[in-house]
Amino acid sequence: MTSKFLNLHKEKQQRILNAALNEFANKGFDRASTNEIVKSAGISKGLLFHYFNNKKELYLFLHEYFIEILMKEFFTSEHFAERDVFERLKKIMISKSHLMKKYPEIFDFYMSAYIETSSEIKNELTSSHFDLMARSYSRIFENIDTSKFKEGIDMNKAIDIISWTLEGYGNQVMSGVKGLRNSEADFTREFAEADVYIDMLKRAFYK
Amino acid sequence: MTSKFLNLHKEKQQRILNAALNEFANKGFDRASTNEIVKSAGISKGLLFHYFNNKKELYLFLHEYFIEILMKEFFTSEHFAERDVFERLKKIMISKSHLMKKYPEIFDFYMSAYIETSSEIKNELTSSHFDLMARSYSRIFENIDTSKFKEGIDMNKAIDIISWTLEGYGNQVMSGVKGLRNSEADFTREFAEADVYIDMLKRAFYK
Amino acid sequence: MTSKFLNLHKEKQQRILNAALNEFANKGFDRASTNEIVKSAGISKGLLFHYFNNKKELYLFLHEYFIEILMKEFFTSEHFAERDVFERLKKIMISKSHLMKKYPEIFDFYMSAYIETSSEIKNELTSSHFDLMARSYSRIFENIDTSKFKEGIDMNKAIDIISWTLEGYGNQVMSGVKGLRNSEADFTREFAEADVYIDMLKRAFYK
Amino acid sequence: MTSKFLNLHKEKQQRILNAALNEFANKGFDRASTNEIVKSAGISKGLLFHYFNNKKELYLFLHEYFIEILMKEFFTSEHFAERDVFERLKKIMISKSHLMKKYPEIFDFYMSAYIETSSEIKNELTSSHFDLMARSYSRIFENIDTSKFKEGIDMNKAIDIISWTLEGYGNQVMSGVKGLRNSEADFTREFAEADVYIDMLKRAFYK
DNA sequence: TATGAATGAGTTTTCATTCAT
DNA sequence: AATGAATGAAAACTCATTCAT
Repeated sequence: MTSKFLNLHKEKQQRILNAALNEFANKGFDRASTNEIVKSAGISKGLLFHYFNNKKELYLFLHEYFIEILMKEFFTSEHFAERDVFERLKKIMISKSHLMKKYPEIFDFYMSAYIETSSEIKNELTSSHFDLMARSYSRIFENIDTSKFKEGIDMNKAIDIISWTLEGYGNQVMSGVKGLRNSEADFTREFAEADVYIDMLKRAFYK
Repeated sequence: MTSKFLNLHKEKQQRILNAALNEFANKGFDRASTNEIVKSAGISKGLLFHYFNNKKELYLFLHEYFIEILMKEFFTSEHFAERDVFERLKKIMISKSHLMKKYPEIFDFYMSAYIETSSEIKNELTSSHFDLMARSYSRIFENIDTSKFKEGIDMNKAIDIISWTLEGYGNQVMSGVKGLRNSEADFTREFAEADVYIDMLKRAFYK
Repeated sequence: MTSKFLNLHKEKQQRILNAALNEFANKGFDRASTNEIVKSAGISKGLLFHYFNNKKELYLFLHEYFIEILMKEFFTSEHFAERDVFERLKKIMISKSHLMKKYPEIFDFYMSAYIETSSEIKNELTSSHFDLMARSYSRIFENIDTSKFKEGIDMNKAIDIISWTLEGYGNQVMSGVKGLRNSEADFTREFAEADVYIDMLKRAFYK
Repeated sequence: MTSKFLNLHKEKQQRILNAALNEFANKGFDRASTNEIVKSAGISKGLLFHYFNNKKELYLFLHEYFIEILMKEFFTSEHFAERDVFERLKKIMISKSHLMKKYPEIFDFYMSAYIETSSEIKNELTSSHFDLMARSYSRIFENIDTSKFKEGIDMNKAIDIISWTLEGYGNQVMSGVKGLRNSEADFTREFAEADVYIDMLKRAFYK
């Protein structure tokens, strides 16, 4: 279906994808206007529907398309070389922050996709693409170095606590940093306190 | 303005409020249809606008109206009698779960309000009602018994970890329970594991 | 029909009439809102329709009611004592200007009535009330002193020219004076030039 | 913006313009219904708003569009070749009458535009298009042959009187002729009396 | 006499989608 | 492949009028 689209000039493809991404990211599925998309992509109304039969297919295509870009950069092997759970989760937290700075529109899009309430869309999303995200998510905890934990600790639960803590802390930081999106920050300063939390939990769970 | 509305038959009031609550909870501000609301409330189109001058006022009224119902039940004094931070947060977590079971539509409504992207609404919400919620939220950590913590622990950070953990755990449980919303569960079974997490953190932070 | 209305407290009558007059004067028949009228008259919706069965009857009643107030002051005998056509028309022009200053709303109302395009209203007006105005208008030229005109002059045409001239001049002046409505002007200054026009025509038509 | 519209089939353009012109001429801006316009133009509701973004733009477009048609025919150079003020004004009066017979709807439209009270429209009109009309109007008195006037006559005032007279006479005639709009009259008979008025004033003001 | 809740057809405008060119 | 004219259902909101109290 969309193979037609993929044969297009790369540059035109990008214009269309970016126009759509921004519109959906800003307004969500229902409020997004195909009129705005074609206008800011500089193509005709008919052409959009020539490639993607309808709004929904366009949305779903974007979801699939950009997930790859994100995943490719996010799940680099380097994270998984690190077998210490604290270090790995901290790296992932920071790496996620960098991605949010680099591709804010894509993150906005997925954020809006996550909370998408449009009944038309909701079902399709949960069943197909979020599955992928969920599966990828589980890789985060693969092949952790378990030898460092104290004896008698319920390791899965310890890892839960560690990841909830880093997630909570990450959210706190990022919500404070939002305004600074364009700054040159490399997040070293912003995430400095992370080590305090990490130490507290290391003392609790590590030998 | 809305005093007109409050003089109505209680039963009619409820029909209108529930119809609106459900529509907004399901679809968010923009997609919600006043047509649907009047249809499911069994009143005429004109009447809705007789009481609430426009869609926005109706939405804001709902926000204000249901917040009280929720707050009254949620912030009972009994939570704050408990000075042990673990016990208090566990009680609050369970109490929140009970409310979610009792008033799922109201929770859905506030969830959708929280992520509301409609620019018309966003500003009004953050400035007025969410302030109340934020202020109430901070009460959760008031007057905690600090004497139980180990010497040398950064207590605020410890409390952060505790609440992120219980929140994370609570979300995990509730997302698993969603389908069972109407069940008779009193959550004793569902939250049994909470104590494991609590013990792990108590051992880390308490004397 | 409206005898009900005339038995009301004079003060309440006035509140209603003024509220309606202003609304119609400002917005014309169609755009005038009965809601606004009852609000600014401080009465209930039902009551307005109790007295005047519908918007149209209210409008027609106003037309009839205020015409009398205006006519009574406008067609004072004093104008008609003056038999010199120039003097009479000048007096009438000035007298009209004074009325416009004294009752601007009533003039606005009749102005808007004159140009009323609402098909509902147009027919009723032309047939009944404007007839009265037309008949009254013809009195303006009654019993003129014809002895002053030059021999061989078509007197009716001369009078046409005189009245078109004074009307044209009056309109020119009043459109310039509009902003000054509330000033204390007695129009002596504003109409000073009238005498120049009058002299030019006297020289042409009078012996 | 409206260039889209001008690329349409001429015939369809005309259908739309005429439908709109008539509706606005009959009812004024506020009461005019876009529903009626599309119905009598035989197009869909959406199409009207595809070309003109909203009712106001449509109205303003009509104002601009028809003014040209009118102006082109009205301000022919032939009027201004005639330097005798009486002849020029008589020609203009007659020419105006012919236009009123030829394009009664356009005249009705501009009449209704002139008295338009809708606040949305009023400001836009006065500032732009009526300026043009005012400027064109002033051309009427340009380059008059002043040598014919008696010495000592205030020529500007004389011209005022002449034009008020011909205007007054013209209105009188046209209001009597209204019913006969479709007649074949070339107005020679109707305006025969004009010469009597003209002679009376010539005797007064000309050498 | 007086109220104001209630109606529903009406308003302008938006929007995804189709289709002849 | 590409255009953009065309559709019509749906949106929020208004308003004169009615009627039970």
